[in-house]
Amino acid sequence: MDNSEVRQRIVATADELYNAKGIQAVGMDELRSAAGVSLKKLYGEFPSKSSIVMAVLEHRHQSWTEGLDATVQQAGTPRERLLAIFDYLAGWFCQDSFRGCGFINSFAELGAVSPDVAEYARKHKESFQEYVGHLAAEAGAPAYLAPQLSILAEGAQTTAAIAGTSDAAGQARQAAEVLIEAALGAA
Amino acid sequence: MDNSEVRQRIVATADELYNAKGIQAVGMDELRSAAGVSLKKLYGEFPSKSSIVMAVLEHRHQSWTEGLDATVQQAGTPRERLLAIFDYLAGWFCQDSFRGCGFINSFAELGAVSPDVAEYARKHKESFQEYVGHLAAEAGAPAYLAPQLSILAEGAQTTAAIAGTSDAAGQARQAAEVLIEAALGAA
DNA sequence: TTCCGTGGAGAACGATCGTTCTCCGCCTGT
DNA sequence: ACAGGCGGAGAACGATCGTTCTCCACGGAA
Repeated sequence: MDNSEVRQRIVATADELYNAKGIQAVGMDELRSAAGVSLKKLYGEFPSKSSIVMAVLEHRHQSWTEGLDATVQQAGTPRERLLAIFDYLAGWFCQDSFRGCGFINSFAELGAVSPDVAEYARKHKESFQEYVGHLAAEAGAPAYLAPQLSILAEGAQTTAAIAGTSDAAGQARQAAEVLIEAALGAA
Repeated sequence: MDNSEVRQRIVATADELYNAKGIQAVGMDELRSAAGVSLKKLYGEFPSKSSIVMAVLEHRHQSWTEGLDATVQQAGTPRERLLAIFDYLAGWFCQDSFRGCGFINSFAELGAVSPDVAEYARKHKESFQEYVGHLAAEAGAPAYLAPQLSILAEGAQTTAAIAGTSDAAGQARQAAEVLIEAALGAA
């Protein structure tokens, strides 16, 4: 088994466990068992739990970004690409493993204690807002549309997580349609 | 010092500390010191930490509901009352102590482990959606407006918390204006 | 075969947490 | 003045966590 393969397995397992139970509720021993590696190997790959947490955040960022972009690129027009964001959310919310945005959750859990986690969450959200900004610019919308749609997407994530339903995706999508229409009309 | 006064002080102190540092990061000893009560008195009033957490959630729900309604009632028209929700958020986000919605945070921290916390968070959000629903109904808006505005408010909270700025309140308010206008026009 | 190094399983360690217990000073009633 | 009990401070306890250490089995080189 390759070293990087071990790293990858640890991070993927940690991602699942942290998402399902929360970061603080998952001990190193549970992670060790679930990933099927020895404790020595675990600490050979990562110097501490917090470094695993950061690696998980990077992994989440990559998965999220790639998954979102894949859905968005399937849409034909710029306007449909903006709406595709909410289709991606809808698919995500329906998964059994969905328990809210991992960045919001890790920020809530550790943001006040770990500046690294807080900053990474901030950067992730910033990058999402920039991504929406590009899509909005391609649609010819004014600059204020992107934050509006970003806020809708954030709200849909927390609403769906806490309510335990995926309704919020469709509601947010309909709101987005209205906002896009208004912004394009004003431009 | 009255018994209920002790309870109130414990809950108020716990609310501050849990909000500032996260629930799991605040031990009973720290709470004891900050509240200025003896450990014996603490366990005389509450049987366990989790019961304190639930009391804090109830306290938060009351504060939030009363504060929101006070701001909303100052507005003259039904349409302005809907927008006043976001003025309330704006004032909240500007406070130094603001670190995101306490229910979202506690759900993220303990929702997967504590069904009580998860359910209380769900009920709180549900009650907020109902509240928005009443305001929207008074404005003569169709039923779909309330979830849209609720999602905007949720998104503004997490965006403001993670970004560390209060911009999201104004952006959400402007989006709300558009959504309200569209919904009232359609009705 | 023998020796050595690598890696796995899990015990051990120190810290911390929630919770309980002990001890002691103080206040009150007579 | 004195006995008795109440309450506060904090030690103690058991559990758990992150991290390190110990011990041993195994496999390749001479």
